[in-house]
Amino acid sequence: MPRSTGHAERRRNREEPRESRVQIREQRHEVRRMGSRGQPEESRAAILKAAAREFADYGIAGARTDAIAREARVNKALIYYYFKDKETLYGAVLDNAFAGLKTAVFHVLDRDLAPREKLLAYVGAYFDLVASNQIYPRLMQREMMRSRGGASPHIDKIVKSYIQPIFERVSDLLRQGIEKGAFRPVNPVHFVPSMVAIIVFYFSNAPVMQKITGFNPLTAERIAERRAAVLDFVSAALFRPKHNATQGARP
Amino acid sequence: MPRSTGHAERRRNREEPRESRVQIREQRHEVRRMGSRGQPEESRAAILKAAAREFADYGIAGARTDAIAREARVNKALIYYYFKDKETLYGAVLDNAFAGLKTAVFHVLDRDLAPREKLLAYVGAYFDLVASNQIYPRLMQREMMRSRGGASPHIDKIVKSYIQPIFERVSDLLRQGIEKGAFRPVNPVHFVPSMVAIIVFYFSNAPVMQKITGFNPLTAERIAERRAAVLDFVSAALFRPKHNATQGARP
DNA sequence: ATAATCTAACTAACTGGTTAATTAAGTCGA
DNA sequence: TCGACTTAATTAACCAGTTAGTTAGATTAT
Repeated sequence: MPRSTGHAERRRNREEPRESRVQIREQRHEVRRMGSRGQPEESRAAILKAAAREFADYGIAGARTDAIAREARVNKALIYYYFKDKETLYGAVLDNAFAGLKTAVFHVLDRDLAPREKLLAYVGAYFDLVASNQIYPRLMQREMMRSRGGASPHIDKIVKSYIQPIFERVSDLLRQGIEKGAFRPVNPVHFVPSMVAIIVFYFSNAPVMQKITGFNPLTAERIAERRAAVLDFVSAALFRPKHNATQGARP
Repeated sequence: MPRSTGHAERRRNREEPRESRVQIREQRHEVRRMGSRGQPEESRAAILKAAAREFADYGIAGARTDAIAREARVNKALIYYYFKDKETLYGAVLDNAFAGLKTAVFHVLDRDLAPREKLLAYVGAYFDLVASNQIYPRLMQREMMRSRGGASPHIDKIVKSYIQPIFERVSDLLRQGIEKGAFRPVNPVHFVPSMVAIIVFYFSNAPVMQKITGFNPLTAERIAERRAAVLDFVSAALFRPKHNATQGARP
């Protein structure tokens, strides 16, 4: 195929009058083009969703903008129409994910509950969010690692806007529980990340777990089992025996 | 120094003007040339070490072979002299890291100890290896994530040679402890990865912890503190109260 | 109402910088 | 001489980002 001259050659054709027939008639009911006037919000959201998957799977360096465009069923240039560049798109994806986490977690932290119940609700909510949105843990883990060596322009904002506030609220909760004698005297600086680790690790390593154990760790049953195991682990590690020992939450 | 993931950002490489006039005259009789007869093992090891750092910091897609060569003080062609390609080099790095883990961990698992003591020794050894070789957790985490979508040609071998055997030995240990009444009745499939998660997460997320807490989490004191916290967490979550409650290891 | 015009949304095709990988020609020490 | 390298140039592919141009609905002028 001979290359078309493309855009390098400037055409001075000023908008040919175009012989307007009665094309308005009978134009309806086309095949759902995503194209022109295809709802901007839909396209933007499709790009974000596809980008989240791609970044989670391959990291920012490994992600391919072509692949994102293909999966979003959108022209690659549209990505750059909505987002300045790959890095900005990545930032938007991260923001989305962490904002969702903060919302979900704060919702339970704002409830009026006793320390034990609130802590279990927190862990449960965190777990459920991650379980129902399994790209999140990989995305988050990747970003955490990327911040090493100051390679991430997003981490400061993410820590300040999302992670830090969550950390502080959960630390307060731990301190309250300790003060009331419901919790063992743990150091929040170590205990909070340990909880996160247990919640997140299972999902970001699911493929390896699959290979080790031989069964799919992401079926509904296995996830429910994991949820119980996480709550049990945390309960056992944190809760004081107290009078009525309801250790370990229900299965 | 943040590195551009793409090509749009220009690299400001300093490339000496180089004045190639009198080049043969006044040949270098100076700075540590790794050059000729520089011991092959040394060069190979230097490449592996530099590569481990680079892969841990940037992932396989983000790693640059030029950077690896520069850090190893070796010409880039030498990398391809020893290793077939980038992927093979990455595989060798992973193999190295996981082999070290297996050796360290098996050393304590082979000792003749009671379940509690052996479990604490296992966790301690794992922690110590990771603490003294902090690129490991990032390298490992990265590889785990990469296996998603079958993107890794190494994961099968790694699981079979290293992870699986470790997992089985630790699972056995847990079952023994449970049977003897020393441990609570936990499911190894969930408990083993939870322990790994707690050990590993702190290091792969150290930069974020730094930003949250404000202090450096990688000083000797902080690491010792973390070690105690991990042992305490695991002890509390696993050990049965028993007669003499030596809960939670020494601070 | 109809045509002219505007504009956001979108696309096909291209550019150009980057980078993994190769090669050829040499150096250097044992 | 041989094996263990070095240097420098080069190739081929890749891929982020750009550009000119198109489309369809909305707005405005007539």
